[in-house]
Amino acid sequence: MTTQILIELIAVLTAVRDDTPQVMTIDHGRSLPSGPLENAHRSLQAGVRAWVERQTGHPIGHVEQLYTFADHGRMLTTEQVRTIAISYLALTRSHAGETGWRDWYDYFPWENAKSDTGRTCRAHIERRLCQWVAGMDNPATRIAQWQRCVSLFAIGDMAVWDDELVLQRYELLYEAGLVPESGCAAADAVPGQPMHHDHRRILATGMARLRAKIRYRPVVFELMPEEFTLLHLQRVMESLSGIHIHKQNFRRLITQQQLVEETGAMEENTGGRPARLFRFCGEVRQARQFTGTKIPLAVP
Amino acid sequence: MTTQILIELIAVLTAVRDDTPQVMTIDHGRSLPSGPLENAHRSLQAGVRAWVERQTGHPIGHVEQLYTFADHGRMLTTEQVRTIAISYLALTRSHAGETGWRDWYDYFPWENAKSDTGRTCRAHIERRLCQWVAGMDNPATRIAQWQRCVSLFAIGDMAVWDDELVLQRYELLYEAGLVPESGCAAADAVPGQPMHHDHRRILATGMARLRAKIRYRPVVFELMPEEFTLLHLQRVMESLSGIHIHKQNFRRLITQQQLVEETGAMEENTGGRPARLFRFCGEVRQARQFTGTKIPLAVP
DNA sequence: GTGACTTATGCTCAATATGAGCATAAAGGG
DNA sequence: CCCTTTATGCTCATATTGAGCATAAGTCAC
Repeated sequence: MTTQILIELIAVLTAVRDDTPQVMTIDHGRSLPSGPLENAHRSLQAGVRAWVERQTGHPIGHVEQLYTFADHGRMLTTEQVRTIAISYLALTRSHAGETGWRDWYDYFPWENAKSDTGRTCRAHIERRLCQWVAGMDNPATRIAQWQRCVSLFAIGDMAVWDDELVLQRYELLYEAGLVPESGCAAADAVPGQPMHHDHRRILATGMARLRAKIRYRPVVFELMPEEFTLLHLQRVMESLSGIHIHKQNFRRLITQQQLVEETGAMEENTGGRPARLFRFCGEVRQARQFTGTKIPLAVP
Repeated sequence: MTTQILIELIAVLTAVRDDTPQVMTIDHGRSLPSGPLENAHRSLQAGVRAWVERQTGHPIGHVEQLYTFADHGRMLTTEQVRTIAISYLALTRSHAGETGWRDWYDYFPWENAKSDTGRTCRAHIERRLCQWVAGMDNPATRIAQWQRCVSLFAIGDMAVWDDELVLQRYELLYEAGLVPESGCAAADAVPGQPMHHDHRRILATGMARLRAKIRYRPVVFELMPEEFTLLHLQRVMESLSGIHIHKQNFRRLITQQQLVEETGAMEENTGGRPARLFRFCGEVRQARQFTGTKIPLAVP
């Protein structure tokens, strides 16, 4: 008798509200929205788009496949049923405050270097990882694992924080027993809300993908309103990447790449000098959608 | 009654032989190796690894998921059966000339700028695309599509060839009716061997992924022998990316990144001055496997 | 052996890109 | 009017990159 197979589509639906990246959840923030692949869906992408739009009522700008999971350990109801989960990253422009939206950094506080909680969380993790490697018997593995901690969490002066390694950091914390997953609560976990099954890991995958992608494809604009100031754009990129950006260099890069054009109007409520409003002008030369949107990094 | 679902694993298994990237095929070069997901496989990755290693007898160094397809148009036997194809990129060190290995560029001749056939093929494509857009009624779409041709195939002096856009170029050719797919033979197609189903598209996905990845992760070394000269490494990277690399700059970049170390031995059969042999020293500081392997581009 | 040819390897130089900061402009609020 | 805030233009040192020159050290033909 053959094993029955269930196909599950899981979405990391992301929007930015008040310069804070958010993710759509269900089940009181414990799960990502997911649904079975229906026979009517012509393609996987169409399936995700259909039920996400139905569920949230918002048009989705960008949909991209993340990863397909099928581990036997994962949601195995019985030996006769195997679940295959195909995860997607979806971006939507904004939302009017419906329920279900949660901050990215509720789940990954250490990924946000711009907040105080983020920094204290990192300091906390640093101490815990230090204890973790100290308890290892084999000196070789201890050194290797410590090296891994150092480069992933930028411990010490030399190392630089790589914002794209969200998943690798999460997996390190998981191995170190500092985050609970799939029900088995870690005795004394690091800050950050857990999720059911492997959904927190899938969220990490989506965050990493988006952080990587905004560097070389103009996808940020899928999350921006029609018109925006350069500071607004900068704040969104900072909140997504979790790092600080040098203001003048950011403007230089954005303007010289000719991805945006002035609308002519001004934003008056800046709290200081009024700012020019811009719009994404990618539609005009949509064909060159391959050119990048480089962002200048900087340590705070 | 529920639709039955079949899970198919498809591998883009790549090796480099005589400085030529090759892909493992079956069915006289018409298909990529594929197999059903078995119940015994603990995970998808393990499944791919298991049957690829069994099939080729070679250990696989690197396996990475590419994409999951489930279009209804795709291999739909009956309405009751839906096939989900999960594709993987797998790298292996070498092969002793077993059957089934084919050159990448048999399928994508235009992707190889280093050969004469590649250059003539590009010239041919350029003319055909020119005809294609000339036949369009709507001037707006004609301009937009021509712009797309220009940037994808680097037509004219301004544009630069982006080696990572393998899939986008293939899809453009497909839209233009210049490549046959899934049986329906294009009347007068561009050079390049077709494959069954969407396998050629999957190969394009794998090529694009590998070309992108060798730029920022040290995966080339999965395709290299234990010891190699810098020219050998350069030739492998050139053959994978299909572009020319400035020799001195390449050495500068590789050596200063400290990814390789001298073995002390020399390669004598260089045809010129003997060359130092190097080995990948990533294992020593495996933890920093995130640092990149930048390659210096250059137009020939 | 000599000269032509091949590949290896070290080094320079100009053009760009990047990181950091100074300075000024233009708004609001006491 | 002074202070704070944000916007915006500009400079400067440094790092990275693209391109090429020059020399070293082999092979091969004669």
